[in-house]
Amino acid sequence: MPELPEVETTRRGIAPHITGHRISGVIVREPRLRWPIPPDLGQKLRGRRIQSVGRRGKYLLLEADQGAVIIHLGMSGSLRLVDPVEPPLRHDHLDILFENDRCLRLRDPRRFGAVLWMESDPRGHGLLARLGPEPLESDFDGDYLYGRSRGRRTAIKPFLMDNRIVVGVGNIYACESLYLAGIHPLRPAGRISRNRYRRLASSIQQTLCQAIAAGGTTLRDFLSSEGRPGYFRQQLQVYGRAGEPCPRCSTPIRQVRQGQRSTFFCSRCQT
DNA sequence: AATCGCGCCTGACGGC
DNA sequence: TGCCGTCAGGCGCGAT
Repeated sequence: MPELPEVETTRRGIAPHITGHRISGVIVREPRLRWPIPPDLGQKLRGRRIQSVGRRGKYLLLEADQGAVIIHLGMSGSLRLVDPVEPPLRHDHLDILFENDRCLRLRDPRRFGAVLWMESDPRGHGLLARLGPEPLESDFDGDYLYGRSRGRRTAIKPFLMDNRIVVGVGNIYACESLYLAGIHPLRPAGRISRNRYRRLASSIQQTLCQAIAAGGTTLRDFLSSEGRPGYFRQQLQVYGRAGEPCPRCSTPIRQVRQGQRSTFFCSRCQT
């Protein structure tokens, strides 16, 4: 499921192939994503040149001259570069065709993703405007988390997954970072010391960097733009490992429900 | 303001 | 074999 490392892997995979190239057409096979794909997307895009491929949190930004395509991969989305003659498969909802005879193809079985068009700076879009800092940028650190968490009674794990606090940390990387930092996922966010937040911020950065280096995590769906899976799954310490021994102390990994999601942790190492 | 729970959607999987 | 219930979950949104 695409979190920040998977989106970044995708960004790096597609950028060299489409940057500087002109869009020749758009094929929408299924517009019903989280929000409908804009019916006039083809008119808006035809003839425009992609100037850069950016990322804000889990949003990919295909920045053209005057405007940008905003893409979210949701739970099951992936983007691939294909030959336009390659026949589309089930769930291949959108093709963006380029004059260099490449085709950027969006596949999204669960259709939780989104494709939007923004006429001006995409970072001003309502969905992006109130996002928290990038975890790998310098304005994110333990002191920032400490400040934002004062007075908050919510548990640290949903706090970390709140994209107004920090972007890009989904269920997998929240579990892994908390394990690495030795913090119990159910602990109230407002009852964690500054020093522990410093360790947590480092753990988040370390986890995300290692996952990016491995090309992301593939559980079921995720494939890179070249069609390869991510290899970080083998490095997961707790996620998806309920009942297995903790890598550090051998206590069986526990699984609990937090909100609507599964949380994995070691009840001995995380306090 | 903070917090909680819902619903969107398909595929995999287990039980009968 | 086939059917049905459950789970996976990012995230905006409405209710409290």
